[in-house]
Amino acid sequence: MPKISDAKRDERRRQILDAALACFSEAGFHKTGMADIVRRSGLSHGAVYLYFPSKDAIIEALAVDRHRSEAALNSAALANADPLEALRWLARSYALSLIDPAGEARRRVGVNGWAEALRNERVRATVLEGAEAARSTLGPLIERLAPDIDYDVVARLLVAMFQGMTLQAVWGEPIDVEAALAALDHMLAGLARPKAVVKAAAKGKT
Amino acid sequence: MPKISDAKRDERRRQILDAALACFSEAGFHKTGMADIVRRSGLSHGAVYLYFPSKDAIIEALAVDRHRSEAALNSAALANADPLEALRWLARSYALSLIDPAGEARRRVGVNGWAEALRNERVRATVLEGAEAARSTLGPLIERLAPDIDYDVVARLLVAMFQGMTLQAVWGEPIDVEAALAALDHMLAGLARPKAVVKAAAKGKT
Amino acid sequence: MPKISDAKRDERRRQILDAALACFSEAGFHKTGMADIVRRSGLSHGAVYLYFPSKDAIIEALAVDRHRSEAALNSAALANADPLEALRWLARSYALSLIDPAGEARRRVGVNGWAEALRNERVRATVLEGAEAARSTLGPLIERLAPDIDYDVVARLLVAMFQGMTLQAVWGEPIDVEAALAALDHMLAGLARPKAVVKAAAKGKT
Amino acid sequence: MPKISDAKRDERRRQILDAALACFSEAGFHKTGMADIVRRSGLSHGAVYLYFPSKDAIIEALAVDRHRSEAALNSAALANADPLEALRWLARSYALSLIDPAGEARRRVGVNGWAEALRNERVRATVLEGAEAARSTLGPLIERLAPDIDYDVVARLLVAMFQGMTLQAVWGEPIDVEAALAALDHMLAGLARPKAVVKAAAKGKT
DNA sequence: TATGAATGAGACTTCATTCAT
DNA sequence: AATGAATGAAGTCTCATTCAT
Repeated sequence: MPKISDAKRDERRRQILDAALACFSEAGFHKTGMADIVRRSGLSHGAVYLYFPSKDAIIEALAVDRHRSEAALNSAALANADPLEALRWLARSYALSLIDPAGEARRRVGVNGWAEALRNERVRATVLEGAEAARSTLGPLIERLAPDIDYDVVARLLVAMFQGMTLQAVWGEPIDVEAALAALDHMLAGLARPKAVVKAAAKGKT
Repeated sequence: MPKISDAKRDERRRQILDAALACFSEAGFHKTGMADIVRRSGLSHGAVYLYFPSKDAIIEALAVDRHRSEAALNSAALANADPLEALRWLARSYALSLIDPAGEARRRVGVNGWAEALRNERVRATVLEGAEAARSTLGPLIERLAPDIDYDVVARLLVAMFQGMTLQAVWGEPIDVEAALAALDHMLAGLARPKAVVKAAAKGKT
Repeated sequence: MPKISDAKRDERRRQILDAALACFSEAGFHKTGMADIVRRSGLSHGAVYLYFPSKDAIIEALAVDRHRSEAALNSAALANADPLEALRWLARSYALSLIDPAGEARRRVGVNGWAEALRNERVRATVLEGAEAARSTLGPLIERLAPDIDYDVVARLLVAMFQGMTLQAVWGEPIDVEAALAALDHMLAGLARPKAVVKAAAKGKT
Repeated sequence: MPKISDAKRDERRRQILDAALACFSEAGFHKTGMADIVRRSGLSHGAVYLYFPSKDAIIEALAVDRHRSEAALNSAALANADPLEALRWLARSYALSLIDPAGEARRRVGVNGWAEALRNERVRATVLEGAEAARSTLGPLIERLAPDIDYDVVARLLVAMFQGMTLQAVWGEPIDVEAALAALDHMLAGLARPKAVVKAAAKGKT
């Protein structure tokens, strides 16, 4: 029975996705040709199309991949009982992932995906799911840390912060992880004891 | 030869950039053809190439445009003597710009530019200049607000936050400006009085 | 090696030809892929190539099939002693076959074959054989009906007529079999008593 | 003003259609590549697409072309006051067109179009229009020639006859125009005086 | 016998840019 | 200054056929 085994099939898929990731990281989705992916994957043109029906499908599969690995991070954070510690652990994990050289291509392709989300509904859905997953991890932690605060908004801000840091990372800006985590810690402290400076802000309403 | 006046010339440039902005906003840089821009601008192919030497040049000009208008915002913030108030004003200005319907296309194209910065050196330089400008506005304000803190890192975090919010805005996520500003205010408060909760963070080193 | 029985072999061939007929009828020879035939036949790629060496071979086999069934019709006509009746029987049989819903796919594929005959020598040979067979059935009948007439030319005209009607049928034009047969009968009557109106025509020579 | 003149434009279109006709005649629609047409037309790839949006559009334009020239034939026939003479003139014109060497490519492509009509709605519409036009020319002539006859059915039969003759012509069967016209004349005579032999046919009903 | 994954040439079409007018 | 027809390399994807299993 020449029907390929599931393992082999997955290996082929990975081969293609790896090649695509490398190409997309270097040249972006649109300046990468299928021929580039084919060449890099070591497969043939036809073989690639046996595993993915189109170039867009490859892009989408990479988006799914990425947000799958983020989901793993999120759920790992919940292991910690102390909300502040959990947040710190999560922040550190994310921050470290920003400077992991092995993840460079992933980050770059991720940023390309953020732009792609503007015109590819499927990519957009995946990206939004990823953000939503992060929020629903952060939200309860924040709520426990600072019950008086609109935790969802804070979660959005924290997610935004890491998205922005990702941008800066891929652009080659220097990332000082420890300093950034320390500063973030100060900010979280501000949330935990919001009584003082904050009052003024409460007046402005939209 | 009826040499064109500077005013006329600028008007033509604007015509082209406006058309390009609209096209790029809808379809991205790479799915927009010069023909689309030509059509929308009401000019001819030849005319467009008279004002911009290439499609990339248009993309780059839009990047410059964008970061020129941000610069204006930044310098306006310095008018306020109180650093906290200046930060608040700046934050509010940025935040409001996120939900201004008239700026939708600009934001979308901006995000495309962030991806483009990964492979177009000129776009990258412009984007980084913009971020640097924002940091050099925020930095001194933060320093005055919280002298003990690494103001540059905080500035990076704040810039990242607004970059991330921009992403969320263009993806259609709901932005609650007032709530976000309030939460941000809490965080800034944490920076201003960093003594307490924060100590723990100092221990983790990478 | 469990050599397959002839019956099994024929069944497989039929399976493939039936699938091909259905596909070709819907999409034509060139827009039908081997994959379509394979899927519809329920066999595998390899299996199909075990029975037919190429797609063209399938097309050719269908052409042969078609003209084999026409041959049966022709020989049946000779059973009738009266030439006019034999012609009428033949005409009716052909005409009825034009509107038989079960033969729709066959007719459509047949028309595709007529175009294919222009570039596939084997298909052309089969098609021409079919026409020749029809002529050699009609010829003697016409000769007996109208000895003064160039029976071969008339046979060609009659064959042409049914070919044209086949075209009209596959295009979905309405076919009124009885009215057509009646009109044809009038025309045959003209052949049987050619003395009168016709003389003028005899003058033009090529 | 580099806007091309209408004459130039038409000449280019013709250039392309001529090239396409030659290619399609030799290899059929599907075995002819755009590259073949491009090469033969002497234009560039892009230029061809400036005049026709797709290969199908070229096929459709050729179909329209064909049935435009047939329409001219039809209307010319009406110049003759005598219906029998008009029919004869028309028949002769059609018949001669079958053996005109200059029209070989047109005929071959026409036959390809008949098959194409099975799956291309636009081609089908054009082909049916052509047939309808022929019928509406023949119909009134037949009616005047033989008022008792269902002229539309006869028109369909005559059209079918010429369609079939076209097939035979492109397949390389010998066409004896004069003999065919003479035989046709006999048949028309049968229509004009349908009293005698015909009665039997009236009995069969569907 | 039978399977179906793999091949790779070739299909149609697009598009940034140029240049004769 | 301005036009828009023209270029042709490059893009994505298909498909008849083969062959290791």
